[in-house]
Amino acid sequence: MDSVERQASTARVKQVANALEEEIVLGWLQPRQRLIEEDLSSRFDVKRHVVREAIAELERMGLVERVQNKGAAVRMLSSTEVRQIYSVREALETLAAQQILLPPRPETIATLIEIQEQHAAAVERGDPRAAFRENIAFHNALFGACGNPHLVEIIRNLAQKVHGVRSYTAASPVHLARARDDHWAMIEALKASDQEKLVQLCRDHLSPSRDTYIASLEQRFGRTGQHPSKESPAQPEPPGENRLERRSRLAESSVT
Amino acid sequence: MDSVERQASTARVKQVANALEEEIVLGWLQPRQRLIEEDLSSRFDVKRHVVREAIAELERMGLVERVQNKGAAVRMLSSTEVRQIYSVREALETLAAQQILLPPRPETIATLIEIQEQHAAAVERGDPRAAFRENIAFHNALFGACGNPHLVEIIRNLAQKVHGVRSYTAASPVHLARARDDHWAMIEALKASDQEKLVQLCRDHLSPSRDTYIASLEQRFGRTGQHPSKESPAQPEPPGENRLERRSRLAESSVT
DNA sequence: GCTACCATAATTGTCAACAATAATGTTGTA
DNA sequence: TACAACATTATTGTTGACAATTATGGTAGC
Repeated sequence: MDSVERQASTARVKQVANALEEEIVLGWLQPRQRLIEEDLSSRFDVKRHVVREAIAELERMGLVERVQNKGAAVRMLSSTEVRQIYSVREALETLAAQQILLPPRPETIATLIEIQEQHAAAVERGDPRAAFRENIAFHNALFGACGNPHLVEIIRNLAQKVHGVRSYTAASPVHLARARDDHWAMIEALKASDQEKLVQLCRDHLSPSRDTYIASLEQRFGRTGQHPSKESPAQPEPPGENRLERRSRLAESSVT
Repeated sequence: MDSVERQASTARVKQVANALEEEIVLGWLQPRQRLIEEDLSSRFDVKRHVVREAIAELERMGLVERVQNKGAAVRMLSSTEVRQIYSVREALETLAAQQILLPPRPETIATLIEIQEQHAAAVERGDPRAAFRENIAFHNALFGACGNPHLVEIIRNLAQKVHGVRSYTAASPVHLARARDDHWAMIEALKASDQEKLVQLCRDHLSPSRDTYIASLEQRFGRTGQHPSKESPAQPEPPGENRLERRSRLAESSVT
């Protein structure tokens, strides 16, 4: 594709950032996994400084953590952090839902239905990647109806922060189906101008992914509120498979 | 100062970003004014790529705008944008104030009083720079008492977005005095465990700077909701002094 | 066999020179 | 004088090489 090469670097930075975000959400990049600049730059066929910027972007979004001279790794959220973030999300999304003026403009409904058909199709054919994208589009369009783009932006940013969490639900057919049903129900509430119902739906829509993550987290590391990625002295290390491991470059290039 | 030179660049990036933020807030850098990388790198005595990162940071914070190959300029907010942002701020700060568990821990009060004494001193001696810093510290400490650091972070980010707006009030003795009084009143409300009063104070605390800015903006550009920096075809350009002007390097180096 | 130390490799951070782009000035022509 | 094409300059964007830092593996001394 020639079109990729002739793009402004700022666009390529976003592309790389989005690609990495997707990989994190889909669980291809596990929490604690390192992001090595050189590897990524060859994988995406961009210069290293583009990767650097993309990683900086992800850091700002709260998806990765970096330390001086040690590089970046997919961020691991403690269960308390997840709880805190979700509680703010609940407040903000509830707020936005309350501010949506009912009845909505017909175009709003039309757009939502269109997006949701894409989403449902993605769920149907088991395409979590597309489902993820359409899911974002749906929420943008839905909350966009509240009329305050800055509120929508904040909601989006907060959702991004817990994208790492989604890897536990983003690929699960059960959760995807539930999300799909929720979305249709929201559209119905909009059609019926039932604000109370809409607000309630938005609120309840959040819980499943939060609970699944917290449950799996506490099952693995105990009910501690401690951030498991911090090297707290008296804390036993989590199972080895998940540790921040130095990648072996030799292991890959053993063919040559 | 040798200590400045021996710092990690990530720290220097933050220093430069903070310095620029202050200059924007204090109105030394006016909206639409360009930020030229080379100039800044010599002014702050850092390499250009440090300045670049700092500008990128400011862009993420929403304080400057950049366009491909044309550089960055202090961002100009339209009155509708200001209104929207403040409406979200009001919702969030109200929310945080509601979530503060009363009575507060004694250390919280002590910290707030300590900060506020610094703030009052700064206001007294007419030091808007220090007042700005202490003001931020006060709000961090106050909302920090709500127990949800992520909510606090969002509130801080939103406040940063309208920092450019503050240049209209940050240097005004009247506004600074009012802010000081508000802060003391909030501390009193905390001491008295009067949540309702506290919430109300937080709500009312926001209006003055918003109203001042909107008033001055509408006086200059009319009551349009249009973003004045966008080159909308049928829109007359604002007064020349404020235009995005190419800086004349010769004008400065005429001595050599 | 274990620990402390050193040598080496892997990775990130820094830099200055160069390329690309957009704004400005200048000249030639009608 | 007005305008268009061109040349010049100011500014940002890109690159590859090098420096600094951290992790790893191995070796000697105990």
